[in-house]
Amino acid sequence: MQLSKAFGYGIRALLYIAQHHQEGQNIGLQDLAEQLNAPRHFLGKIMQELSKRGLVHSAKGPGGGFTLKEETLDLPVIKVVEAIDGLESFKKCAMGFEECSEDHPCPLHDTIKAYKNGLLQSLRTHTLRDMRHRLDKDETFLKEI
Amino acid sequence: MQLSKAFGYGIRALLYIAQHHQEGQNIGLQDLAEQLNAPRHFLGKIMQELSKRGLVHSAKGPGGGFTLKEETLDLPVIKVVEAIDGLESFKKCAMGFEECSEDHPCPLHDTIKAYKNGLLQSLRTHTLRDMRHRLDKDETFLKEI
DNA sequence: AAAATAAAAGATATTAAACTCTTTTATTTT
DNA sequence: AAAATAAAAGAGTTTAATATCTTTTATTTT
Repeated sequence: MQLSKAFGYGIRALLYIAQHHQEGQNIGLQDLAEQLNAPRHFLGKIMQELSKRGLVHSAKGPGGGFTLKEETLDLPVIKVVEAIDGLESFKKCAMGFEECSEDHPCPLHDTIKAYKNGLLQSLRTHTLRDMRHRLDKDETFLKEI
Repeated sequence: MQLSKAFGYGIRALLYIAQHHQEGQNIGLQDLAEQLNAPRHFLGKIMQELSKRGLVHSAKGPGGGFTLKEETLDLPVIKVVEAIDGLESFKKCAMGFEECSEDHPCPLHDTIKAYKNGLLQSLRTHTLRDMRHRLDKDETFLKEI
């Protein structure tokens, strides 16, 4: 019933970059990890994956680090879930029935489906920009964890 | 985004017992595990926990096995979740913020909360009896996995 | 009482997620 | 070109969930 910790680190990292990026500057992994209170190398893998998938740009060497790709702020949050956790867990039957489906639903199917669909819908419609906007109203997040 | 496998085995076991119990007879672990296609010893631990918590009665020796306690059929499903998985995961922030709360919600808080509460509500109101009733309409479940 | 049965209990193995450490590679600065 | 910086990459550790195997204990049947 839980998105992974990796997802939490990843989305917080994206939002941190969105908030703190200055023209021509990269946000270093070290900096990111400290600010988010996330394990540096674990976060490194997550950022690597986000880089492979084109959500961020990464630069090596001095002054290196991460910046958001242009289009990333307008991606729906579900794309971040997909990149980090995948969408498998949205498909599995909560009771463990292999044959559970729309046509042949388990006793919890509709209940769980309502939850999952609602959540999915919300993750599909909210963009990172929306989320940054909410955070901008509350500076205490992403800073003093 | 997922209840554990253990929960799946546990609730299916309870429902199997509810459906197949004959007066004065126990359902053996061996039988249960085969019918549910669940790993025997793993299921054993789960049944042990359900026994400790008073949801089932267990008997050792020849003819031993499990039966439902009287009141179990009228328990809400959430009690099974609680017994097997605990309720911790319902409380954690999806974004990993430690300080996320009603007063200080993360950007996903309200979204997630709405659907979580819906799910909880449903798990609180549906009893095992309800679920057995649904299964009774569809004999293909709990049998030919 | 002895043998058989079946769950309880305990120890161990496997897998995946979460996390750490070290080495390599690319880049920049001197 | 050499030194310094910082991410990429790879290997290893830890923890929790899942799964298996073995031994013990309680009960029943003979």
